[in-house]
Amino acid sequence: MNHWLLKSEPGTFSIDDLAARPRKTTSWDGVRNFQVRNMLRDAVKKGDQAFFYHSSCAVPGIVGIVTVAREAYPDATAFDPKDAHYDAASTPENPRWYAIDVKLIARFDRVVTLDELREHASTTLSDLLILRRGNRLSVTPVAKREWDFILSLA
DNA sequence: GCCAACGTTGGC
DNA sequence: GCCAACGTTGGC
Repeated sequence: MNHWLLKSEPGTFSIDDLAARPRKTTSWDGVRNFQVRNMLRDAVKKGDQAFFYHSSCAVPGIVGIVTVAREAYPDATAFDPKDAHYDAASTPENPRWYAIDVKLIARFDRVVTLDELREHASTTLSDLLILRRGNRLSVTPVAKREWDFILSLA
């Protein structure tokens, strides 16, 4: 099983929004970055687990855990001209973008803040991509060692 | 609102 | 294939 970190802006879709969904499951769609597309399509597998990270908010940080309930499938929002993520270059016959389904496993009692993660940037979390300057990918891999360490902080 | 970082686009 | 312009992300 691989581990990941998924970013979401809580003003758009928060972990509480996920908790309120039927079966606590949502389609993780709207990804329009090729690197992230490739990861979703080729590397993210059913049963993988991911941290749910709140970005662009008062206290950025990790707020819970989700699991991959469904592997990559064509992102239907790309086919809808009225959708904000519409892409005329993506068709059902030849889809360019992919989505996955994620299901909430746990909402942390507190936020493991970005500041807190940074405290370990020179040691255990030195390779964590979210701590790299300029990292903007909405999906990033997390090593098992990093995963276990962050879980111990929560 | 500012700014750094970086991906994408398009002219050449 | 290069690179400037532009758009987006995200912390602050």
